[in-house]
This record gives sequence, structure tokens and C-alpha cells, in this order.
Amino acid sequence: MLQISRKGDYAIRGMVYLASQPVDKVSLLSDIAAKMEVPQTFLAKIFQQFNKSGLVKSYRGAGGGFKLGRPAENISLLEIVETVEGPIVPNRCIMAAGICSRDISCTVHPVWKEVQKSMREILSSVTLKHLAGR
Amino acid sequence: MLQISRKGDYAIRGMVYLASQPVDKVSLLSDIAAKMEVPQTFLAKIFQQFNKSGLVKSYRGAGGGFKLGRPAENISLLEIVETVEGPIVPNRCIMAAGICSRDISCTVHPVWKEVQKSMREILSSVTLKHLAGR
DNA sequence: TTGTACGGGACAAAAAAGGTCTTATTGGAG
DNA sequence: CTCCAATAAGACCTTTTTTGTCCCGTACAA
Repeated sequence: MLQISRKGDYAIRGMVYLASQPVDKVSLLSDIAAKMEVPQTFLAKIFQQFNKSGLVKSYRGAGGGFKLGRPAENISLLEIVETVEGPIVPNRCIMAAGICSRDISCTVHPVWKEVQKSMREILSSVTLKHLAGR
Repeated sequence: MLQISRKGDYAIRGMVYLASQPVDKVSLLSDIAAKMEVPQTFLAKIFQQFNKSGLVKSYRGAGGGFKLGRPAENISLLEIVETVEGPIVPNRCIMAAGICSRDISCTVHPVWKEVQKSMREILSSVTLKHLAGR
């Protein structure tokens, strides 16, 4: 639908929350979920993914939780979105060579390429630092 | 997934086909579907929608078929996409006021607005005339 | 050693995507 | 005026994706 999923939206909310906390503070998932109005178990899955990719760092046991894996100014919206949604490819055609073999449709490829480029530029220019309302 | 659906892709293919035909030629749905590698019955649905919106003009009975409802240079990619996919809104938040009431997330709204604006600008600048390989 | 909190995997309901089928309805040609 | 060609409309269906939930395991701190 040319729209990010709830998962993507929740991911951003969670990361914005972390970015708006004091640096190095470890936040409880339950707190993040409650404050950002996100289903906790769903957010848990998202943050597991982020933990693996290094976007967040997790701590288990009492006093555990999550904090950003890097300084907020080094985490872009693009990275967050692409980590949960996969690469931004506005049309299947431009995903990889050979998928779309029809000559005629190739005239639209450059358009989708341009859309892709523009989106990536915008999203990569915005970091969590910009988004944290502090 | 931040990607147009097959429906949207098929819609574009069908319209590009019509645009690459001689002006005022009425094309058979079966021909369009075959040439553009699109399921015929699915394309039928799409073109019904286009007929209502005026993007194409349909003719029934023997010798019937479809042709563009307007000159190719007056039909933009944006119009085609939005007719089948609905308005381009990269995040639910920016669809309408009040849907997203959380203060914190509002910092990302302007970003999505910008993405939306950029996409619409690109897609509206491309017409079927540009896409018809003639 | 116990309680807290994340990790991981299986599972499942709901929604959307993708497509088919059947029955009109329309219009042209014989 | 009747038959055939072609779209219109709507019901229906299947598959995939989305949007979660649940349970058990594991790590860690007090």
C-alpha cells in the first residue's frame, strides 16, 4: 500500500523513546511499550531484531532493559525502517535484475528508482537526535 | 511494505499499453492482458475502476474494448497509482488529524509529510506520454 | 536460589492481496 | 430481432502478510 506497517511505526516509537531518555539509561520494555502505546510483546520482537543488528543493546535479569546501541545522532530513520521492513523498493521491478523482463515496462523503472532514491535520502537525513523531543 | 501492490503495477502496465497504441484505437482486454503479462480477469476489475474515474473509456459488444479517457500527456503516474491504491500516505499518522494523538511521535510527522510530498511530486511529473515507448 | 527481565520459537487470528466465476448488460452485425 | 462479442458488476475464494500472543528457556543480580 506504499505505507509503512505498524511494525515500522512501533519500531520508530520505541527508538524515539530510548533517544529521549538520559544517555546510557536502561529502560524497561514495559515502560517503553506503555508510554508509546505499543503492544509490549510485539515491541519485544522488534527490539530483539534491533539487538541483533546493534541498533539497541539489551540487558537481561533484574535491572535489565534496553538502551540505544549507538549515539542517537548516529542512528537514522532509514536504518530503523529498513531493519524492520527490509530494503525500500517501491516496485518489485527494481528489486533485482531479471525479475521484470518486459521491455515495455522498463520505461517506468527509472521513475521508481528516483522515488526510491528520494525516500532514502530523506529518511537517512533524519536521526534519532532530531526526533527526540528534548 | 512501502511498495506498490501488483494491482498498482498491473494498472500501470495496462495504461502504458493503451498509451503506446494509436490514438483512439480501441484495444481488447485480452490483447492488453496477454501483451503485458497480466491476469485478464484481474485487469478487467482495474479497468472497470478506471472507466468510472474517466481514466479509460470502455466500449461493449463486438468491436469493443478500451482506450485512454484523455490524451496520454494528461494522465500522470500519480493519478493511476492513487486511483487503484488510494492516496499516498507513507504513515497512518499523517492520514488525518486526530489519528495520532501522541505528542512524542509528532516529531516524525514532518518527515513523513516530506516523503509524501516528494513521492507525489515525482509521480505527478511523469505522464503516460513519457512512458509510452513509441 | 529466587525473582526479574529479555531471547526464541511456535502458534493463531485478522486483514489484505490476488484472483476466479457467474450472471447481467450492452451493442453490433447478419 | 436474434445471436454473438465484449465489458459490468458482484459474489466468492485462496493465499500471503500482518499483527499479534504464549510458553519456555536463559541470563543476571540481589
